[in-house]
Formats: sequence, structure tokens, C-alpha cells
Amino acid sequence: MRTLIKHILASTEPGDSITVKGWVRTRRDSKGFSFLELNDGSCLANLQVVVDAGTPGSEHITRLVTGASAVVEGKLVPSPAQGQKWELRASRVELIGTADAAYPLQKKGHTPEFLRTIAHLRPRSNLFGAIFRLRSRLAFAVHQFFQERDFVYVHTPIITGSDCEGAGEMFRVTSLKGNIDEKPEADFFGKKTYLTVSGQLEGEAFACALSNIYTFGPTFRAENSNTARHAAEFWMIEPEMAFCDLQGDMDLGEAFIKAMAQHALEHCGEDLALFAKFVDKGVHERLKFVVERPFVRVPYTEAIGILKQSGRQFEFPVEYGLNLQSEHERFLTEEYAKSPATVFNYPREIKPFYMRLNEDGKTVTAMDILVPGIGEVIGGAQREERLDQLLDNMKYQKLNPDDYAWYADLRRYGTVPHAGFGLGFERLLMFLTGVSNIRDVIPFARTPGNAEF
RNA sequence: UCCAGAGUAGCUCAAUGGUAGAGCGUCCGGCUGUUAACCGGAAUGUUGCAGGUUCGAGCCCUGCCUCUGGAGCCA
Repeated sequence: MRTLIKHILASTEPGDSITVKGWVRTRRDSKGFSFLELNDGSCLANLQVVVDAGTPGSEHITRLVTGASAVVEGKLVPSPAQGQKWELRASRVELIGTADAAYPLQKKGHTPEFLRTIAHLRPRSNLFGAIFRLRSRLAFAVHQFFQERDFVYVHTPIITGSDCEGAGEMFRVTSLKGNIDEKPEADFFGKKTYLTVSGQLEGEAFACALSNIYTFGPTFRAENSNTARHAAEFWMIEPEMAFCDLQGDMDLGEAFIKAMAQHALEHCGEDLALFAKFVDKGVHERLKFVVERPFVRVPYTEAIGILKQSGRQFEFPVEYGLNLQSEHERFLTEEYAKSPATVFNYPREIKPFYMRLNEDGKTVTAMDILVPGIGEVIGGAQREERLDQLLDNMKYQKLNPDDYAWYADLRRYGTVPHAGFGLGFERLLMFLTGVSNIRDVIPFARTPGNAEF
């Protein structure tokens, strides 16, 4: 039976007849025997295997090169040399698949840019193995966080028929050939359909029945964004809470980010250490800081005042009614707050129709959580639960109420105050790892002009 | 989409307008309980693509492509 290397390395005592299966990272030959470094992806560390000349299978030792796959049986013994606690003394080696001289991964470090061009092989590198193990672990943490709080996981549709959610450009889904706009009624769904840009509206429907829900799934934006923080396909987490206001929403967002940082520190130590070494020296301090310190909360109007009085020359103007630019967000979180910052109560005119109008008639119950280095990771709001006001908001934003009839029904029948937010999973991962390009925290990135693999 | 920078060996990078190189990797040999081992030797190029200037272009000019950083849009 196969044992994963992470379990072998965690052993407290030696063992007989252990079987490992994995890929050779490097081989060092000595007179009469060889060292193999075997990795199976279960952890960052390799297992050192000692293969004596004459061991069954060792006749193929020269083909057990970097990148080759192998099965090894042997005894786990304490290593007599420095550098590792355990080593496997092989009693049998089986070459499964060799790798020729063209195998592109060297023992030396590669740049993430180069590894991106071989996305099918990069999970075999230390860095990307670590990133994707952490991604998996954090996906688990997301579910754990919400399930422990009695949130119900809702699978919102990926194909959607509403063409005006206002969250960005959408990808068209069609089975038509030729001119796809000519007869939408002849299309597969009998109307124009798109890949979802957000599960929020559907999430609200379920929150208005199951109380607390969350979604966690792929989301698509057809925007021609060419930055290190945008992808055309990304994973979004969207909780929605019935009987909840903006305060509760901000509390949840803050608790969530803290919980994710805490989880990474507790469960991803070995991989975090690699990020600290090669990606971001301060990753541990940053995560601890986020866990320990309360986030700073600033109303939008106050944020504008802070920016104006900062004495700082900004490239973009700071004025009430204008969106905060990257440079403004960066100042607020990195220099003013020196911690994550939550900005709330934004002007009505720069936010979508579904956000709740405040008593002042000018601002809405929106909130953004900004983190140092990344900018916005959470955008959320208390939703407008008053039917009349919702319809008024649609008119204000020049939207057609017919397109949102079912959404308005949620206010027509048993409406409740409710709130939620959206969080980009990849941006969270960037924050937790220090990795600066979104293409490097998603297995196969989809960006403008790039759908390789 | 806009601004800036960069494309040279498998990778990371050198190369006054004048014969295209190094380190690593690869291959061959040696040495060693080794640790991104070490020592010696060898092979490896349409200098991103297409034009232009010049006696001569990796280098200068024009267009295109790709990548990187920043910006916008956002998560």
C-alpha cells in the first residue's frame, strides 16, 4: 500500500516495507549507491531515498532523472547525515515513466513568468505545489467558516439569463451559429444567456428563505482587464444574511478574513515558510497582524476628508462623489490605517441599485474592505429591502423593472433587511501568500487572449 | 484599452553598428553519505516576426506579436 510522503516524514518511529510513489526531483550518485529525492506533492519536502547498487530495479537508475516517476519500496530509517530526519533505504525501485532531456523544470529556481508558460508542469515546482496546496486548504477553510456558523451552501447558476446585473461585461452563452443576435428566441434557452458575473441576486432569494447562505463558485467577467489582479474566470465567495444590517455585514467580513489568515498560519506552516523565503519575507507578520488587530472603519465621507488633509499629491482627484482610486485605497490602508480598512456609506450615484439608501438620502449602505498590498478584497452592502425604494433606485439607475421582477418579489413577499458581500478567492490567496499575480494562484488562468491548457 | 519597459542557447542574463558569450540545466567522464553536491570535457542560436537604413544590424528606424510593471474597469 502506498504511503504519502507527508505521513512518512511525520513518522515518530522507523518502519519496514514502506511503499512510496512520486516524482524524482533530483538524483545524486555515489560510488555503489545513489540518493533520490522523491516528491509526491503531499507536502513541500522531498523524501530522501538511498538506492544501493544491485537493488532490484537499480539497473534503470540512470533513467531516474529529474521529472521521472517511480515507485520505491524499502525501510524507513533515521538518516545518519544532516539535512533530514528520515530516509528510505530502498529494497526495490521501479521506474514508471522517465523524462527526457527536454524536461523543462530544473533543480534550480525558475521565474513565475516562465512557469506560467508551462502551467501543466508548474504544480511540480516547489512554489506552485505550495500555492495549490494552500488554495485547497483555504477552500476547505471557507466551507468550515460558514458551516460552523450555520450558513447554507447554495449552488447558484453559472448560466444566467439576466443581461443587466451591472457587475461588468458578460460572456455570451449560445448554441447558435452565425449571427447570434438575429433570433435569440431560437437559441438553446429561448433567450440571450450569459456566464454569471455574480450569484448575489440568486443568493438573496435563498437568504430570504434559509436565513444565512453562502455561495462559492466560478464567476466570469469579459472585461479587457490586463492587470495582475484580474482574471476572466475566478472564484467568488458570496455570503448573504437575512435579518442583518451593514454593521453585521462588516463584522462578518472582518471575522472571515481573520479566520482565513488564522487558518493559513495554523495549517499551512511549511508552505508559508516557502513564501516567506522566496515570495514575501513579511508574510507571517502580516497574517498575524491581520488576526490580532481590529480593522479600521471609516465612512466614505470621512475617508475623503482624510485623503484631502493628507497633504499628499494624488494623480486622481479626491472629491465627494468620485470613486476611490487605487492610490487612494492604498494610502488609506497602508499609510493611514496601517491595517485592513473598511470604508462604508458610499454616495448613491457610484453604487448599484440594490444597495440600501441611507436616511440622508445621499449615501447607500455599501462597504469595501481594503487590505494593504492588494486593495479591495471584499465589496458588500446591506440590500434595499423596501419595495418602493428598490423600484425608485432602478428608476434612478435607468434600469427596466421588468428585468428584475423576481428580484422585486423578494421584497413583495415577506421582505427582511439583509446584507452580504462578495470576495474574490484569488485575491484572498494573493493576500495570504504574498504572490503578486493572480495568474499564479489559479491553476489555469483565463485572461484576455489566453485560454491555453 | 492607455502609459512605460523588455524579447539573444532549455532557463537566467552578457555582448561601442564590426567573428554571438557566461552561469545553470542537458550529455559524456571522474570523485564523494550526498543535500539546488563537487571537478573535467562536450553539444546547443533563423538574436520574437516583417520590412527599412547601412559596406556591415542582436544593437539604429517603422509596423506587428508576446511578456512584465503601472493605470482604468472591478473581485
